[in-house]
Amino acid sequence: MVKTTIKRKTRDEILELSVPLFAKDGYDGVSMRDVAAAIGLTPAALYYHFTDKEQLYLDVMAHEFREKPSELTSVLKGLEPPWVRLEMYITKFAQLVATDKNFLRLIQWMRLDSNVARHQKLAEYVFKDIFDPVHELAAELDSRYDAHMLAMSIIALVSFPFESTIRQFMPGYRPEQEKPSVVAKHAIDLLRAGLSKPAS
Amino acid sequence: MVKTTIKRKTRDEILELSVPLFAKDGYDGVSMRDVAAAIGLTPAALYYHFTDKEQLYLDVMAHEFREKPSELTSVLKGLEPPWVRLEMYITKFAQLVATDKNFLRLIQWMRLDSNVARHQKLAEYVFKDIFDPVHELAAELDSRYDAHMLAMSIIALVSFPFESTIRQFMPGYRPEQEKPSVVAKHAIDLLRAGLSKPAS
DNA sequence: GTCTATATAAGGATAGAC
DNA sequence: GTCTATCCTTATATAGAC
Repeated sequence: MVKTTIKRKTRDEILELSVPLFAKDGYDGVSMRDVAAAIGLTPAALYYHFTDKEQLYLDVMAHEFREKPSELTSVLKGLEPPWVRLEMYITKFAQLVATDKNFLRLIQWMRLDSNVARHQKLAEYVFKDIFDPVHELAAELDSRYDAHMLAMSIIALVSFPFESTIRQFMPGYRPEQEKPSVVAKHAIDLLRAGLSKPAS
Repeated sequence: MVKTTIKRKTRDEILELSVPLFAKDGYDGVSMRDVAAAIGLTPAALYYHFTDKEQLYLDVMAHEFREKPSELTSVLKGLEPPWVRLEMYITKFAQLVATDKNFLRLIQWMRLDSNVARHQKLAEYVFKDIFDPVHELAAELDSRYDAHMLAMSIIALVSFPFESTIRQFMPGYRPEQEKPSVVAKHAIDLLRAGLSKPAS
């Protein structure tokens, strides 16, 4: 019982410390030597815990994405009206993405993965819990829109400002725009009201 | 005169054929051997044309992003009212992104580049021409919104559906949603009208 | 301009001692 | 469980012939 916990200690530590490495440099950009050095082990030791590099990466992803999305989802199980739930979800999502930089970068790397099987497996594992509830909500919100596209748009409005680090170099940039509250408010306002109508 | 053209032939061919390689697998995922094989040369020959791999990559990016954004921008120079220009821009942008898969993937890879100097250089080189005109337009469209955030949102609504290949595995997905016309229309509708108001 | 050959390093992975 | 030592492959890059 205790033994299992002890046994897993190193393994969990490896996973935990690997997250920022893979988030920063991606699968190809991280070597087993890099990981080993970060933990304070030799590369050989890693192969006691993981069969190969791919398995380590997969386990790192599972470790990172096990709980986070379900925390998000919990907000949507409530009985509040759709708009209230939307605002809560957007607020929480913005907070998550702003707080945990690794989370979003791992997803960005994942999206570029050319390995179709691995890509799909991760997509379903990670993104299903993020997207599905938004999709359901989108269907409730406004039947004029394609729920899939609307869900996509909601996620895009929140996550894109954090993905696009290059906007730092673009006109009108201010550091406050990185605050989750600012991003969330902008997304909510835009979704709520749209733009002022053309003077047609 | 003619000589210059002939001289540049191989070089341009290398750049042209490298684009899809770097778009698919990113900087670390492409070896000089890969590039050489794609052209039908030996790796050594590449070093006659480019000092090193980084220079090749930089030149590939410059090659890919030299003209595309300025085609987009041309739409925005017109004297039409802001809304007309917005619709034209969104339509064209969606078309570009849908047609040229390499374009977007190269940007996605760029965003994950941890090399700050290279990242910034590319960002300014590539994205300035895409973002600046949208930012100007955003300022004209609706003064209630932060122009920077609004410009970001416009780009997000159009590009995100194409970046997020994982949406293929999400509920409500239909192949038509990959058509630029569908994405553009959705973005325009959403921006124009927003969602139906909450029954508050 | 492109080749062959090769230097040099980095990376994944394993064997066997402790 | 973790180490040392090492194998094998792949990668960037260069030297010098053609």
